Amino acid sequence: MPEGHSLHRLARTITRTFGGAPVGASSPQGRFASGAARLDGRVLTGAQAWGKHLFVEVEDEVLHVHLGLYGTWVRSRRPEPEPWGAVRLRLTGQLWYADLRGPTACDLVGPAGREEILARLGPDPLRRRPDVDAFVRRVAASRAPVGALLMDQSVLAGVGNVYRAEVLFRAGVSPFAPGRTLGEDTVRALWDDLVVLMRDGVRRGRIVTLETDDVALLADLDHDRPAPDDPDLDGGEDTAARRRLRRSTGVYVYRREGRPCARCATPVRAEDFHGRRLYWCPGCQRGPR
DNA sequence: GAGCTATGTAGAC
DNA sequence: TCTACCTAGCTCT
Repeated sequence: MPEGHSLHRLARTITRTFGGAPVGASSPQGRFASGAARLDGRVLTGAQAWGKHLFVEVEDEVLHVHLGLYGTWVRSRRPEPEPWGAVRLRLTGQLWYADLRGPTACDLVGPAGREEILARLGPDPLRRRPDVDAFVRRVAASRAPVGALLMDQSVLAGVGNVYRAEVLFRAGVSPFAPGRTLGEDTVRALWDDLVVLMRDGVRRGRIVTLETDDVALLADLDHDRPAPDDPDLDGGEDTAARRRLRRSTGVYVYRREGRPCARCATPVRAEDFHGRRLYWCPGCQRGPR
């Protein structure tokens, strides 16, 4: 699920799985055939993420991948089956293979191309030594709503719609508040919380923003839904229904339109905002609207 | 099983 | 501003 934490996790997986050895590369779909031919049989030295962008180094080549909304990169044990669906790129190592499907970007860009992409991106809370001050200055000087600034990858790299909604809720800040009205301390606190939340996301492989105490509280408020650990639910198997419930109790406002806020029980609101769905609690998040 | 929706971006117009 | 990308999980029937 491609917000920044997923890409950092993916970079780590690719480096551990294929790093330091030659890889086979092919494009069963055909759309990356010439690029795959240039990678085939060469040594993959490592992969790195910056925001939602992934860079895979294969000797002197740099492969740039952006998963977009529904791209996936799935790793499995060999022997590899015949590809199904539209596999843009298949990497094959000694023990594993990995199929890339549906990316927005999959190109060989070279070191210079990578620098061009990085120059367009703001600091990434998951990188070492990010330029926090650049983020604070940019937000604190802007008339744009903070809900739009957090999604602008040139302001901050790696945050998507879930982290945007959740970090603003946790800070009690309205997404409609202009950046310049927040004050530097609040902007810095947003950054600090994103570092905590996104590192946790890398570790877990999913986004969880609820504080421990609020998990039970939210389950109570959602009294029309069974609790995630209800033994009567599907006989305790790890079914789709159970997985859905587990997901639904991981966040405060994202995709909880109309459901009670865990902190104040006000129904969570949602509306289309700059082309994306925006979720917030009008009771907890003070400011305009 | 069909239909809908989505954690996103680039490029055409 | 609209469309392509063409996946995958969910809801509805």
